[in-house]
Amino acid sequence: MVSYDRIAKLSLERGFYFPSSEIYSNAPAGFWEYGPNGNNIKNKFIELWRRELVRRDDMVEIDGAQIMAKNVFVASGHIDNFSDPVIVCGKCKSILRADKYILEKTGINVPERMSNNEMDKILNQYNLKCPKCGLLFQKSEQFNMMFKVGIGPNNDEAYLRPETCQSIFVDFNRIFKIMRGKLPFPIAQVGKSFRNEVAPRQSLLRLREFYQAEIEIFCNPNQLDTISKFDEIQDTTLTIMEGTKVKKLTAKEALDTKIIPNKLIAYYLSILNEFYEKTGIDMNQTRFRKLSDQEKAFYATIAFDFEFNTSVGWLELVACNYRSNFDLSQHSKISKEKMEIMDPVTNEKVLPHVFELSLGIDRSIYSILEQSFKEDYENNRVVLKLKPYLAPVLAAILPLVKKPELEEIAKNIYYNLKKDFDIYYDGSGSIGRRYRRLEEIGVPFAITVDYDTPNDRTVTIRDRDTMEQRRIEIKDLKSFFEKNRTP
RNA sequence: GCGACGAUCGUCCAGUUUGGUCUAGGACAUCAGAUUGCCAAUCUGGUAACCCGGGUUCAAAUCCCGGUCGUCGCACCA
Repeated sequence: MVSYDRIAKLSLERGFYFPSSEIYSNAPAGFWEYGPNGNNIKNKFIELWRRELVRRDDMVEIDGAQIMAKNVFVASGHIDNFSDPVIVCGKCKSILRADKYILEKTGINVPERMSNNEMDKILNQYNLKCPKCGLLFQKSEQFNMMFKVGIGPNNDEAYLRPETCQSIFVDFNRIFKIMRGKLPFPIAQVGKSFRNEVAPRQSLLRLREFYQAEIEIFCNPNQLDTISKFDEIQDTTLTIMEGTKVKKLTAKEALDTKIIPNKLIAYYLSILNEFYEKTGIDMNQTRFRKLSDQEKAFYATIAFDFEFNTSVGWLELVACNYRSNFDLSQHSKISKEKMEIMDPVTNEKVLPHVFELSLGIDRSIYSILEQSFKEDYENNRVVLKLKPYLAPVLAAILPLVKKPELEEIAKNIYYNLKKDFDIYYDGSGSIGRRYRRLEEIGVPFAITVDYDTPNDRTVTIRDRDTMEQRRIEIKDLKSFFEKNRTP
């Protein structure tokens, strides 16, 4: 049984993740901590992302503030569009979507920008009542999914960012200049975002505070088919879903059949695909789902969701949106800053368009855990088959039994290597028990010091997945670890 | 946010129906020691919990009220 519940339990027991503030009974839902093992996996996941996307594509990476000025979100549209008009019953506290309820009861189609005052007039005019307890509705309110924060003694209005990318858009001009940018120019960022979800659920899958790894590729809209890097990935196989049809095809075929509209998007979807392949998730259980016009965010002209088939259904891991020049033109308008740049390649002045890969780290971590989890009934064990470069611990150094002559050698090996690798020492319990413990958190290698070691300076290396052992000289351990932690 | 159901050591479970015998018991895990020449072995000892706040009562894990969280359904979901 590989299921959401099984992963949740393992995570609690082994410290991958657990509820935040859990010793207090009034802890709010939707906030989770990564424990020591989970944190290590997360860091290694991010490092793999850097390797396969940021460094591969010569991206630059920034780290922006989590609290941003109100006007950032006026420009981005979040103040207006990230909130819903609601009516709250004063008696039974029922919350209803104001616009939907008015439409249902009166047939009046409430436009998105209708003010609360106007909605209140309709409420009174038609004597709309709470469907549960019959109390008359008085006022509509806005429920905004952003967390508002008060800055300084005057409580000046600001917000926790609901997506990390806004800092990238706002900072674009300066970064492009100081990094002597050329289009296409990708800027990456890892960080936290905050959304005041109405009903957060399912631990890492729907959080109020969550990690994103976002990449915003600034590009010249007239040069979307001139990327030479496309050649690197033209044979990469992608699974693309359009409507209800699912097709497997190469990047080149996707481009030729116009499922993917241009080389730039094809290139970035492909390197994203290759990145996820390295995380170890089963690519046969993934797809790029092309969103219909109804499903797309208002700023997106083309959108693909990269999804993974988990035990709780298809899960969106990455939103890939072509945002046109929406963000830069909005920030330019509200801030009065000029955002056009000279494209040094074509020598034309452009307001860059943006294609983004907005990756959910927490959901990816969950997907990797679920994929890695294997119950080996034959050997009566639970194994997390994580790739060595994603494992929280690369190897454990173990004395076969608790004997000073073996312990001393094992501790020496440990002290000599612990600064270079995530390894740990464990001398308690029977050797079999220690192997089982290691398997459950995904440690790929166990190094055992046995009675041959004092004589020939060799140790055994046990492979987590096959349980097979071979001997290696102590002096070769360092290069063995180096080789095996590299993707 | 609504509705239903639930919450006891790290985990799983017993105890709640019918208040007292519960300074809360067991198993697994964990820690210390013994033992151990390679896959959750054995022995001894230890650590460790009644979700929170009120109430009823001589007495509350147990009954009542409120809250929080969790699961599921509805709604919501850039």
